[in-house]
Amino acid sequence: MADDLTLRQLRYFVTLAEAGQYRRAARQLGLSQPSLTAQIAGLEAHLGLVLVERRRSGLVLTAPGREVLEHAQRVLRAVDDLKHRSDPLRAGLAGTVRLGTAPTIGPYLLPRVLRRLHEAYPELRLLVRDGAPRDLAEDLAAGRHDAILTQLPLPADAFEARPLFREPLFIAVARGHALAGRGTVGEADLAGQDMLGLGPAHALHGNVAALCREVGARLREEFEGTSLDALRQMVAMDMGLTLLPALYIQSEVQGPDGDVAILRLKGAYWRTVGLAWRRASGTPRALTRLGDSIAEVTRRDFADVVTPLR
Amino acid sequence: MADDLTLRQLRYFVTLAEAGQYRRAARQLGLSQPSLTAQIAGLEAHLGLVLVERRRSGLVLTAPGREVLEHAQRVLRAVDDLKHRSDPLRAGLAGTVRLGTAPTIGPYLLPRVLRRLHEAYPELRLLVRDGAPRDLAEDLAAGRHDAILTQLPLPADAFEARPLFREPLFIAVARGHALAGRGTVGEADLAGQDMLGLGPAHALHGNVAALCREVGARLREEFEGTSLDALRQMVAMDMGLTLLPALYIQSEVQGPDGDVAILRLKGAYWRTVGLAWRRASGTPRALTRLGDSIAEVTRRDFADVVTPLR
DNA sequence: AAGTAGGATAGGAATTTCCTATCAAAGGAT
DNA sequence: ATCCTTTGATAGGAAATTCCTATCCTACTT
Repeated sequence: MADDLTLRQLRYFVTLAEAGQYRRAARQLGLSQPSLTAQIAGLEAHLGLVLVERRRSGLVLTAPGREVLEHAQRVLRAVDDLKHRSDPLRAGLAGTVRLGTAPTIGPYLLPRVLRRLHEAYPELRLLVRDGAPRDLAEDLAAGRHDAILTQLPLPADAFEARPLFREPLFIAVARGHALAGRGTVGEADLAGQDMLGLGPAHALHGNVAALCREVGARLREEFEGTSLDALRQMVAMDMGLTLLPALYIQSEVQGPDGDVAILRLKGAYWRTVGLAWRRASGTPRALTRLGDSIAEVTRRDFADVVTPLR
Repeated sequence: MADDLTLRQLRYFVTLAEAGQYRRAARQLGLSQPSLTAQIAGLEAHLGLVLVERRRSGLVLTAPGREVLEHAQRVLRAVDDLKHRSDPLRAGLAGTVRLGTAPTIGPYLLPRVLRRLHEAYPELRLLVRDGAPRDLAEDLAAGRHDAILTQLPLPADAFEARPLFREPLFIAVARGHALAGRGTVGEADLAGQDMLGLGPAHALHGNVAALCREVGARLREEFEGTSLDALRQMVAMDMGLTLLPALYIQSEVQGPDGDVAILRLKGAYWRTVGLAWRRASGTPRALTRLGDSIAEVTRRDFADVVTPLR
């Protein structure tokens, strides 16, 4: 004896109540009358209630039967909701994506992406959380994010990544600095300079450190910024030079009026930004939508700032 | 291959999501891990979604998985509601009883019953509808009422009845009528009198007609009341005598100030009022509660007006 | 590098669901 | 009234589902 309620019982019961007859209900359900009888009997036994009065001429729900009918319909409606939601979910048109983002990227890119995404896929929600960047990959691996927006490449190979754009990195110096007037600087100009970076948890730290090694500059590890804004302010106070990403500059540094001067570095100096997710999660359609939206925004609004990839 | 969603799948999925591991979830569910795997795989196949990422160290719900989890929990909550409601329903402590009532009884008795019932069984709702009294039994038979409050006995034997009380029937005459001064009248006093009744659809019609035959009074069929109030007013205008039930009198006729005089008939003149329901519906506990409440009210509030039975 | 843990797979047993055939009783029709 | 039709219940066996044990494969530990 089945001792658990089944959807089958509820479905049959609702149909029976609507049909008002076992045989007719059974026909509608595409099964035999005895099978229907058995399921209804099972439901009644399970609930310990008499739900229908069997009568030759049209059957009648009992008072508890009517109540149970309402509940059963509520249950089936909830099930329908579930089924109907699964289509857009499958197509990546609905649902909530938890996106982790590096603090040096998200704030300067995502506002427009969110708007664009909402226009295109109103039922797709993006839950943006920026955590300490070193934790991004770990949080992604642990399933705390569905995807992360970060500098590529990622160390582990448990991840799949979609490169989105190359973002130039510029040198920032204090307005009063000797280099401030130069539009472009070469490696030689940087030799021996003091440079500032973010904490080693940030991917950008690596870029600064690498540059320092390359050009023979000195990384002042004792002064580590905790945000790009803090870094910029330290540069403005002439504590050193630093690298700032293009999107940040476009967003937060007011051209010639800003408190720091922006210099182009000779040679290609940029980082690659992309979307990454767990390989084990397949490639959810929703992430494709998200990637497309970001790509679209970069092409449309930031084409002069970054280089879209693919 | 089952192509329909089952509660089993949802239950297992929810447990799996909470347990975070197939084996642990399977243990909690009291089944083997392969069985659980199969059910989850079935759910995923049915929805066309990947719900969980299988990983050695703790598994992770996908974005659609989280969404589906919420829906599944909603479904299971609805199912729980249903199960939990079934207990009070079974005990007759909740639910809605559709009670049909004769217009010569209900209005004068039910107000107090409703109050009493609500005090005693707050979740038990009574839906009172008075229809044309001849239709009462028919509507009951057809399942439009769950029970009816009416004069007994009922003709058909498809019904089960619980007698509740005997209600005296009094003679009402106009204040100026020759009999108005008498406190009690005998059969002889009524011989040759004009009598008024309700339409033949009313059970009370039968009582009046029987009395007329018995005592040799004349039933004025051309003047049939449509309500007890209408009847009383016709009596007040001295168009004839009639029988009025005790509860009506106590409720609507203001003793010596009323527009009609009330006379006691020599010999026992009363009708039996009771609760009736379809034999096929068993004897729902809720009806027992209702009957008990009526009996209690009659004993407590109407002991001097009617005679409780049993 | 071997061991352990966790999920997937395979094959067969146990349960559940379903069907056909048949019964019994209620309503209608003649 | 009596027969006939309709309707739900019951019985027995077939089909499908669910479940279990045994085993495999792979990722993470030691």
